[in-house]
Amino acid sequence: MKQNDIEPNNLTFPFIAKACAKLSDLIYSQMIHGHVVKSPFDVASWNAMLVGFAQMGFLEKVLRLFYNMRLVGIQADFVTVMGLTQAAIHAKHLSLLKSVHSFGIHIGVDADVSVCNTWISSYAKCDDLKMAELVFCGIEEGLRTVVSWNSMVAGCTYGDKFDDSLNFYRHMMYDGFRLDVTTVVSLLSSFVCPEALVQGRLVHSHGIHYGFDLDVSVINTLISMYSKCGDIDSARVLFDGICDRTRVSWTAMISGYAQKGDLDEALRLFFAMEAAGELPDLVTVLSMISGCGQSGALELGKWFDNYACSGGLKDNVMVCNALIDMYSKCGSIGDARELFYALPEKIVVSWTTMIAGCALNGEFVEALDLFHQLMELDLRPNRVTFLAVLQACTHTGFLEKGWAISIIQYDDKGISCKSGIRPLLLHGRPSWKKRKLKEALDFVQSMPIKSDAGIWGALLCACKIHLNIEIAPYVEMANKYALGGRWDGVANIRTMMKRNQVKKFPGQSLFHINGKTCTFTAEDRYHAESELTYPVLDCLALHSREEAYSSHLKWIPEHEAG
DNA sequence: GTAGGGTTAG
Repeated sequence: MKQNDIEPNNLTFPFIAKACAKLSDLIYSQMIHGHVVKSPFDVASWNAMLVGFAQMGFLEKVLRLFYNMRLVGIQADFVTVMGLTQAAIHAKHLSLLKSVHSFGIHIGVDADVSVCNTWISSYAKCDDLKMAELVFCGIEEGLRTVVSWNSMVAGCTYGDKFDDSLNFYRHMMYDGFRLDVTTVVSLLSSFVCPEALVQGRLVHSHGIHYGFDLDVSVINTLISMYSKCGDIDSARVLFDGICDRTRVSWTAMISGYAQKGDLDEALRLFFAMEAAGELPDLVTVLSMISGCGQSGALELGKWFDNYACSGGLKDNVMVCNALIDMYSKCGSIGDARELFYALPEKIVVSWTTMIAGCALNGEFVEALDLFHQLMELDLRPNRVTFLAVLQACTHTGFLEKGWAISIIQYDDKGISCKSGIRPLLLHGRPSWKKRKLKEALDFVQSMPIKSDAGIWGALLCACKIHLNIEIAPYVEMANKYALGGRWDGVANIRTMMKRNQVKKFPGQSLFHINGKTCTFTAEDRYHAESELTYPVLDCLALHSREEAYSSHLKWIPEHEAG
């Protein structure tokens, strides 16, 4: 059973869970009090309880149960190992996974190829592709199944390594394995940007060749792939062609329109879905909320807030995260804040969303404060978190206020990290600028996550503003440092940008009037009345430029000015 | 035993 299938507000499962854990503890306590205890359960019953908890993500209960089961002398088997593995994935707990892996080897279940397959996908889900590949290579060639290959292909997809997933796919064909529905679905879901459309079409045609294009899972994935790659029309053609649309088909299409900014069509399909007798679920609602944020549609967003509430979906942390994001993107930071603080279980995404929301709404000090609070917790910030913080820093003038980014510490297992932004006294020495830049650079380079073009961009932007470094395009900057032979991380920007195919899309602004969404870009001359609008805008721009200039001067410390 | 629609940035 997937967790999504559990009915909201259902108290049955926690209740049973509690009872099982109690029972297991009872047996254990009888034993330590000197009773000779024979477990009333066989290994299958213990496994059933353990797997049940694992699927629900009750890590502590799983471990306690496992501990007690071993104490009363029940021999763990491969089902136990699968359950433990599942618990580790649920918590994304890499070191636990490694322990389970070695335990599995210890009791000999690694001879079973299906256990190895599970480990492959588990390591990939815990972001350790190297270990995944190690397990894959450890399987004797004759024993590898199509599932082994699929797990590896899917693993590369999680890790955003879509070149690698294509390579594994090629290898797999070369080794005489035929792709199946899962291979196609895994591959397709890695194509998420316009640049991947060509490969997406190619895999689509392979799918047709092997006759998988009639499978509704494949079609659903295709709909999602085409919309993410910017070809929403192809997605729609596929969608219209499905005879028996599932919830997933509807949601894929709705999400496509919502992300594209066509909220009207998304909403139309949302109601059409209900009319067709297919009930929107958690993911459908998430897509709509996210779409409202993208389009800045506050009123509709509120409507979906109520909708989620009445459907009992607001117990879900992802729905709350999406709502926080929506409210902050719509400028309603108060609503976002209220939701955030009321959230009982805040995950990293919740914190990141709130930090980014604060940065977006000009609450920079609060953003930094939240980051500090996050560091005190046992949660691990990711690249998006750091990006949000850096963006807040870009605006705060934190250097002038005596703030400096500092220090990341890992523990020896690399599980958690602590970092902070601590106050630092300013010195008026000429080397000041360089030192601060170096510090910021060290910060980015020592981040426990992979820095990408976005993070480097944010850093350079911060440098530009706060260190008053000459405005230079990223590439020129990178060249300068490359010439100096220093900080090769920065010198890599160009390659990184190339590899990531970073492109700059023009920013769009939009607003809602009379239930319609209007969008425009900078220097947009398409509107019929633009001839009238621009003189007014020019006038406003002149005023604001004067304002900005005088406020910008205030940002430069006295000893640096002039 | 693998996979499909979804939340955080730009």
